[in-house]
Amino acid sequence: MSETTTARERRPRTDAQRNRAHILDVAERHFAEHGVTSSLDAIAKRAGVGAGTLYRHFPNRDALLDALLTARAEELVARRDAIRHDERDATEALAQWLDALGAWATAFDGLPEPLRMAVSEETSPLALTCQGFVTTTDEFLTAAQEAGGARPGVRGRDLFLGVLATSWVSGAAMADESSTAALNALMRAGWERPRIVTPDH
Amino acid sequence: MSETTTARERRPRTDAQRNRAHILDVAERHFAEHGVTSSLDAIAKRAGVGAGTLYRHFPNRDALLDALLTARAEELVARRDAIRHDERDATEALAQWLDALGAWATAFDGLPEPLRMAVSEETSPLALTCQGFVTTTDEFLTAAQEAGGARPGVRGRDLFLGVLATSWVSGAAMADESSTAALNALMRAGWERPRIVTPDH
DNA sequence: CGAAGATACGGAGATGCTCTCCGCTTTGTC
DNA sequence: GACAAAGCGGAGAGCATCTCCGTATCTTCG
Repeated sequence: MSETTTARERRPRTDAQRNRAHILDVAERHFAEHGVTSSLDAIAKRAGVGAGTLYRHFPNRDALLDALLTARAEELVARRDAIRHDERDATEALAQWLDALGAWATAFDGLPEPLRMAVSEETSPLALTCQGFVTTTDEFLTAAQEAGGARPGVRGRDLFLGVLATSWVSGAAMADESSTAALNALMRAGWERPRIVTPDH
Repeated sequence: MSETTTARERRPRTDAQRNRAHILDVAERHFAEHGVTSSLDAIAKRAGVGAGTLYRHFPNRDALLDALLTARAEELVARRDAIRHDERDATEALAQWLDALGAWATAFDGLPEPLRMAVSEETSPLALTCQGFVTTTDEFLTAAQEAGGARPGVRGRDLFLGVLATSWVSGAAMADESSTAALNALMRAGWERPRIVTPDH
């Protein structure tokens, strides 16, 4: 009883901790440079560890990605709180949140793909993170709808997928920023309620 | 001069023609069943030909995909003409065209990905096909805009990418049809002009 | 028809990626 | 300092793409 209360799980060895952190560090740079589909063995090599070490810490690409995104997810949560605190206009708040989400989903090239898989898979390590953001989106959306700034009938899940979809388009290796802007505008026009309300039918 | 005018290129050998057609046939079924990322070697095996034969006819996945889609593209062109002929309302015509495009882009699982690449790559065999459909989209869109049924400022290219994006979401192996419908509705709300026009600012 | 030449075929194998397995090394503990 | 336990490395199995070239098959022409 001298170590931990129930001795459930011992703290990992220091070299293991160091390796894990280092791999994460290298992976972040590698994904940023070569996209999320780049070779994991290459990352191990670049980190100076054996492939086995990498795969022991992160059994597959999604697990590695999840560890990487979890750090960024904290920033996103902070951003959420900032928007909640600063932005009085519910519609604008939703718009800003969707922007932040979009930025998060384009952190690495090709990221939207595994994220979309995660939304529907629930077994993926990324699934939980995504689920949380869907909920947050729903909160912002509901507030905007109650304030009359967003169309009724739209769901948070749909907006989340919409953001993923536009990020997916932007994420191509193409240098076409106007399309990104256009699609974002298109989507906003899609969820925002027109200024002068039209009769329901 | 008995065969062709300039005898530039001889007609391929009959076995080659037969193989090509057979591979195409098998590939279509295989892609439909297992998605566009399924193994090409598996297709060769299923077609009863060597890998070399497949790769000689279609140097890479995109080439094979292109040959497959070209056939379907003809149907799409026919659909375009049918819409032009039958539908008097320009807005409805655009909506129908986008629907048809969406159906074409979901012919196989995972198809939107290579299509998106093609839109921006121009060297891809698929690029030409896509380019034509962007142009067609632009025509329908312009007509709808002139008829006051679509917002100004939207471009055909953006709508095409939008269709690809929603197809991409739908194409996940998930059984979530409501999201597909929701995203389509979202996009339509994005390009369609509200019934009662709001002042420009 | 039959031979010569062009064309196409098959599949072994080079290369690259993911992921596993297990003998050896390092670390923490007494 | 010694002894588990935990962790490490990298060879290699399995699977995919794509190439290369000896061999088989078509086409043509005398």
